[in-house]
Amino acid sequence: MTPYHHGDLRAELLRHAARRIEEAGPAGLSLRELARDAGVSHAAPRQHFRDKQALLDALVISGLERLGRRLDRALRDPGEGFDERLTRFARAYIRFATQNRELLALMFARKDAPDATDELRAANEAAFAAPRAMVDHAAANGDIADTDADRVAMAILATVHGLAAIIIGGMIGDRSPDTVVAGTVNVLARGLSRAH
Amino acid sequence: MTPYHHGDLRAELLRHAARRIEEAGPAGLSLRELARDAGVSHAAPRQHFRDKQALLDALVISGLERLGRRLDRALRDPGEGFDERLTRFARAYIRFATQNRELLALMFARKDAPDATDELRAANEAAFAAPRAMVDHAAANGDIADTDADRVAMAILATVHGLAAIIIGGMIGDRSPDTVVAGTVNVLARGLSRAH
DNA sequence: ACCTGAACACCGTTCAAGT
DNA sequence: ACCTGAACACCGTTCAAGT
Repeated sequence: MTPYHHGDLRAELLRHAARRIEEAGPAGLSLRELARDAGVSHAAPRQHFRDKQALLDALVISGLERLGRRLDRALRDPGEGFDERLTRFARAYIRFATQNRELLALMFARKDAPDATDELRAANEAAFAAPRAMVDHAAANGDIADTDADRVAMAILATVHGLAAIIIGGMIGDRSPDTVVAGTVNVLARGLSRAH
Repeated sequence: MTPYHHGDLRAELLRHAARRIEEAGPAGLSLRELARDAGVSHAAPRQHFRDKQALLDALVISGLERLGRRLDRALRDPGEGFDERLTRFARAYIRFATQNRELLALMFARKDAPDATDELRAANEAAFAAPRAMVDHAAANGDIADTDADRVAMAILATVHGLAAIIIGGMIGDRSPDTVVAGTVNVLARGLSRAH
């Protein structure tokens, strides 16, 4: 074989993996295939990833970092009202979900797995820092009826993640994702609002 | 080998599959393993299932039937108020989800897949007949502000399915599932309610 | 330090052959 | 009609050996 030194095999394997995972999910992703993509022997990836799970976890971590950057950008203006920020969060999350459906499913499944790495847990914490700050601020500000920020955060994440699942599943028929998001976020915002 | 005629190999394979799928998910389920469980050769399942996907789809269909029966029972009393019926639906769905997490994930993923069978789609329709009737009744009755039953159903399913995902993911810490369900369903019911 | 090549124990799927 | 056994093309993982 020719290419002894490769530059950065680790990064190249992750690049191929990020593309391949959307084709057939984590189960359909093959280490041997990635090695072929990179032009190295099937045993070469072992040098950089202990096993397939380690490679998938690296993929999850970079996914959480990308998602985190998007959420930070979506919630960068703290002057906006709670409803608008809620909508921005939902849209950003769901956009990421539709563009990276297999990766997001893996991220969601792995981030709290029993055998999750500390690094992985930390990446998850970091990714959701902006929405957590949003909820804390709204609770302190009296924008929402419930003062238990954790409970509110749970209701929000459940709704937004569920919405993503439904949109990805093709269960919204002809409607545009943004319309569906707006409709459900309105229900959520009404439910959370102080006045009733 | 000994056991030529087996009784009902198809049913026995499905029984073993239903147990095995919760151990390691659909990807970790092996046809050869199921054949060993049943004491037949590795090629025998081929007689009853065209391929692995066909076996998984049969599993999904029986899962939808079981879920449908539970939802029917939970919503059997049409005299209850909308909020209470919503809570019953959520609890029943989430109970099924926590008891059959791998199966539910597969059900959710397969029911609207591009290559889904007509039989599979029909099973999905049938399983959710009771909650659909609940929403139609509430919309006609003026229990909810929104008269677009589809939009309401989408908000409900998104919230309840998202809640199931969060509970399964172990993201509720020390709280009891029923407490979390009650909290989020209250938010949802407030959001959907007519008065504001 | 980084990679190769052979080996091992698994898969799903196919197909001639057996009863 | 229902099942077996061998075969094929794949896997992930391990490990001695090469540079």
